[in-house]
Amino acid sequence: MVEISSDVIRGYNDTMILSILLQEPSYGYEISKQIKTITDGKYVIKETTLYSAFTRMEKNGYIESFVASQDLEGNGKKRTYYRITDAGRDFYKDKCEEWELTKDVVEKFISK
Amino acid sequence: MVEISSDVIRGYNDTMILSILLQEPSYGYEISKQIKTITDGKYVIKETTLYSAFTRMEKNGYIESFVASQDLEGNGKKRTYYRITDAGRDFYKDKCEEWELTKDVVEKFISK
DNA sequence: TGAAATACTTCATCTGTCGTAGTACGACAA
DNA sequence: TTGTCGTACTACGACAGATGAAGTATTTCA
Repeated sequence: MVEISSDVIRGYNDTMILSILLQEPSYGYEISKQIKTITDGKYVIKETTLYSAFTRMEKNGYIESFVASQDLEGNGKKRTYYRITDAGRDFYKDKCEEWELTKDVVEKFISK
Repeated sequence: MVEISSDVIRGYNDTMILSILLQEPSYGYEISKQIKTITDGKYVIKETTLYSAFTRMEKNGYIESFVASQDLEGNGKKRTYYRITDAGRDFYKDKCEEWELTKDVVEKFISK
């Protein structure tokens, strides 16, 4: 059963990040650029929001981190990459369902 | 220019309440019942959330309160009614615009 | 050589929401 | 008349996600 949590967008940052990690593992800076691109610059996630989301989601078991260099030879900066877990995939699916419900609810109070 | 606030639903309780007050002045218990009815029971606002929203919105100048009895003769329980202000109407309109934008943004990350 | 971009971390603060609890009145039934 | 249910709140403390400010360090490129 999908339940509406009262902190929705507040919690949808996690969903956005996970949706990007569904494609392939990625890291902070790259994810933040992708969110900006995908939304045509309409939404820019704050750095602190992003990195605290990583911490939270890793603690919750939704993502796993590993450190890797820019290229295979180990050159370039080291970055912390994140990979989505099965639990993360489940959480993402739940959030998508929750979103549909939330949208219906909120729209009953919105005038266009 | 509409900007996405990062606390969306978190802030959309206010919008729901205001949308009800657009019709006519009302009070806590009645508004909470209306929200439940309008959403077919899908969303039930918590009492504490509701009453703290009143306090906040009155402070912000979006609503005004007045005490009135159940009937015109002054019989029955006294209730605190709230009336939406012009500032409240503006705020509501802004929130509606914000919602459209937010919806577009979030949906780019949602799979159905 | 130095600015800009990359890639973070730390820390303190804010604020809407929520849980728990309590108050008080009226209506209505047993 | 006693008790329960519905109505109509208020008070208080706590939580958690988001944020602002600031700092660090490396790499890239003009």
